[in-house]
Amino acid sequence: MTDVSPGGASTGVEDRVLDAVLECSQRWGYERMTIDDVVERSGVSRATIYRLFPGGREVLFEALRVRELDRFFADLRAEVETADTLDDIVVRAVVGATRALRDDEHLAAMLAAEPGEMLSQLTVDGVPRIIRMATASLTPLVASHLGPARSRALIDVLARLTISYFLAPSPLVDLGDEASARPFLAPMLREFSPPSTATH
Amino acid sequence: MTDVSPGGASTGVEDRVLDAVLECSQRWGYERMTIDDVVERSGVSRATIYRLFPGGREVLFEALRVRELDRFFADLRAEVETADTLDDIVVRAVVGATRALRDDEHLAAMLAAEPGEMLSQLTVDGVPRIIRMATASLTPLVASHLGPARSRALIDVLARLTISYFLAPSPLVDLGDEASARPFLAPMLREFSPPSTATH
DNA sequence: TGACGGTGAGACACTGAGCGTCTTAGTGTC
DNA sequence: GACACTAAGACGCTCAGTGTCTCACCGTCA
Repeated sequence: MTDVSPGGASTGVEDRVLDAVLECSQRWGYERMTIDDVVERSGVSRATIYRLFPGGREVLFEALRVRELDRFFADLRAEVETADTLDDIVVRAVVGATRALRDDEHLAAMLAAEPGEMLSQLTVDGVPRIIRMATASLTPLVASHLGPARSRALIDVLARLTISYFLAPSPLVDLGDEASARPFLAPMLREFSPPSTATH
Repeated sequence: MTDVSPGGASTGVEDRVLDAVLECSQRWGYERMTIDDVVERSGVSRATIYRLFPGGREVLFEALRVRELDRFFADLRAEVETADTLDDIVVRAVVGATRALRDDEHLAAMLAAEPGEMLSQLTVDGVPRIIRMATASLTPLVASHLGPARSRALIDVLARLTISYFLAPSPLVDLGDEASARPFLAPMLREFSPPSTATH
């Protein structure tokens, strides 16, 4: 019927399908969502869906995760890119990621509907991928200050902390608030900085 | 495990089951809700559920509808009971019902999730029952003013109008607002009043 | 003590919804 | 006309969910 998907921004068929998966899984939950729901919502036929995403259901979800993670880190990187000091880069990355997680309606809905699946994606199965993405996305910005090895180590830790504090907020620090996050992150940053050029 | 259901107010096993049906159907929708969901949520075993509600699924939903409708009109009647003039009775009934409908989270969730099923309950299948309940609940209050026959006719019309204006609000009148509803209902009331004793 | 009603746990066969594959026909493009 | 792409939907298969059943357990009462 419509060429332009009402809620989304994409025109390609793949994206229309993934948009539908996003909406359906949000509404019905991971397990209760049906391929036929996606067919109906996307307006893309069953056959086409299986041709675009061979392997079905699981491949569909996987593709959605990849796309959403891509978008997440693209947004985050755009937000961080203009920072120049290492301090600012790290603070803005952590605060930005935390806020983005909190504002993510789909994530919230899925956490409520299917906590098991979603938590596994945020704490076990998905973490290597998340860290890989975070590393790929943010290392270029950090490496000039710390070098590649230290950058990777720092980003690994920050990603884990961001996730942990998102899932289980602490009364001691709010990583979604810059004023609270900065003094929390500063000593950690010092820990990761090369001992030679530190303490300017 | 627990004898007292966390969100509800009931202690009986039947009510615990129906509470679970309410919550599950609200969360996952009418069709996607599973008996096993109800088992898990209510803490009542499968066998007991089928013994209490022989006929299964459909009987369960039916029992829930009956209970919710009972409660709805019990609340409404309590709210209207203290009014004494016919005018006040009618206005408070319509305004109260409209507001109750608007505040009903379960109804809203079901309308969003399963519009077909829910609309049918509000416009086709369920209307006779609703009108029967409305008549039984409100006729005693109205009959002393209009007599039984006119009361039934009035309540029938008011129930239909309330539902219609709830489902499709009009810019011309807001039945949830007393100041707007009263002048809208007044001429209608006059229409139903016996010609002899009217215009005091 | 034993009888008894109410319940949880779970086995059982059956049904149907949903899955993944496939074919066919329609449409637009070169 | 050849081609790529798609919608529509038929097909068989699988398995989750259904409704029924049995059994064990528990508290109550005589």
